[in-house]
Amino acid sequence: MRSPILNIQPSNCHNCRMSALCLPLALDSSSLDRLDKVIERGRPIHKNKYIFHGGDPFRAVYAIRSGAVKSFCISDDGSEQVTGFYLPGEIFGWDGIDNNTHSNTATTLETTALCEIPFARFEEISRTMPILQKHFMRLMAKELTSDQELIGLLAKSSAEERVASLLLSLSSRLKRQHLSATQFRLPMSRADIGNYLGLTVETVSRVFSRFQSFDLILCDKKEIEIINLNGLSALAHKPKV
Amino acid sequence: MRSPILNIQPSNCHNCRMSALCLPLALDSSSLDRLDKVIERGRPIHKNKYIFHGGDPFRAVYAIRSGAVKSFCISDDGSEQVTGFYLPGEIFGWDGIDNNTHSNTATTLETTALCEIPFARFEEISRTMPILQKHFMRLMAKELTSDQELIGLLAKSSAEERVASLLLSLSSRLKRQHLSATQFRLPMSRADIGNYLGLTVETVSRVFSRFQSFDLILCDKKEIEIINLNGLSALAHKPKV
DNA sequence: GAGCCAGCATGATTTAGATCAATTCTGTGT
DNA sequence: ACACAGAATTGATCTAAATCATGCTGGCTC
Repeated sequence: MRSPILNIQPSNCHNCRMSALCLPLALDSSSLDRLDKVIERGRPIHKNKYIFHGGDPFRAVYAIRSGAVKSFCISDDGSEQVTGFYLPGEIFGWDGIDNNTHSNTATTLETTALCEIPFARFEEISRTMPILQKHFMRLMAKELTSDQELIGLLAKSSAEERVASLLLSLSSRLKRQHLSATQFRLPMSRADIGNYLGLTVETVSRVFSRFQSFDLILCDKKEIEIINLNGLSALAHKPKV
Repeated sequence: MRSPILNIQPSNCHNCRMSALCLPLALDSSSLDRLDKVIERGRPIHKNKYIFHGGDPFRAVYAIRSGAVKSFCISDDGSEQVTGFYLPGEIFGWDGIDNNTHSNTATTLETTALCEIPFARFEEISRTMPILQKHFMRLMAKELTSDQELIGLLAKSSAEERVASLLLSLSSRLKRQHLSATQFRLPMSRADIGNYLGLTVETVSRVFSRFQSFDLILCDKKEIEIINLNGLSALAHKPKV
């Protein structure tokens, strides 16, 4: 019995569906080749495995080919704070550039295939490919922007707005990879959502129920269908004040 | 009458007290010279002036020589969300790298002198000075880390913990520039603090009062003296759970 | 100096979400 | 196929912070 996973694994960046997201568009074929040689394509990793731990030396950043990842940091008191969820085509691991040490821990939320981009090699080849360096700074800046959106969400919004925003964020990110924007499976638990959004599990669960009773979504455990996307947006961008 | 401000203005990066913070240490003298030529040193800007607006084209990042800056973004509903406070020696404006457009607005909180680092020129010279590029990625990663700290704060902490954390953050950043870590003047209003920490003005005010009654700080309007730094730390890193 | 406004403090009341508690569901491993 | 620990839902109560309200202060203009 052959593994079905092998079929979806690209052998290189040229034929990877995700390359539009993780690589600069203007990269010519020979540059792509050089880059291709640097990137290490790992075999799929099981659910709930560690990719790196907080405190680990920074070696690489990672692009997701399939699956999903959460990153979190441990605060002084030992409690977790989820800092991000990452979907296919997205890159994570930047937190290690400062100090050459990861401040976050990253784990798989489901079976996940990664491309590893070793940072030492990356620096060396980006010297001859300035566009790549700029692209990576862009990606870091994107991460900054998304963190700031989360800050805005946490600082000001109600539980309903937070959950609605998360659903919409997932939806638009899935759409970008040409997957359904209205029907998907949440890769993370309610507890992870709550932690990420600064809410308790109970509150998250109640909000999901309320959204269902308002006919905004259908949800069966982790399967989500967005029925009224406009209604959800209206809720996310509070008409308040 | 000569302006006293002129005295503290460095004419170049060599004699700037801040350079240890905003430039890589390993930069040799000739590299520093080249960089020096690119940087534009502005004259002091008054309080409550805009440095850039959200939506402005991205031209430069800025290092603070003296004064203080806040950055904030405007959400869909028109409300402000303060995303950061910046003190001397710190660099802000990264948010523009993505899309070549600033997502934040930056304003001065008091009279402020800036060094402007035009990004186009920066890219050109960093090609011959790889260490500089790495340093700037480091700085961005630092910003990412500090955003994530704020996220942790907003997601989980009580009003007292949030305010204590902000005071400690300001304290340690002032210390880094060899200023007093225990006596300083808050450059921002209670409203800004509240907005930044996701609290109302009233709550911020009450927490300040409570901290005074606990003999953790002395405070008269914006003048702060930290009396019991350990106590404040204990409060910031909640012993909870 | 009178009057005005913004910033800050403080008291009374309300409320959203946390906490506590109990039950059902489900996926996972033997 | 079974058993069991963790995940999710739902309900009852409690609480921290928001909201509403009022007064104080200090800087500003006229």
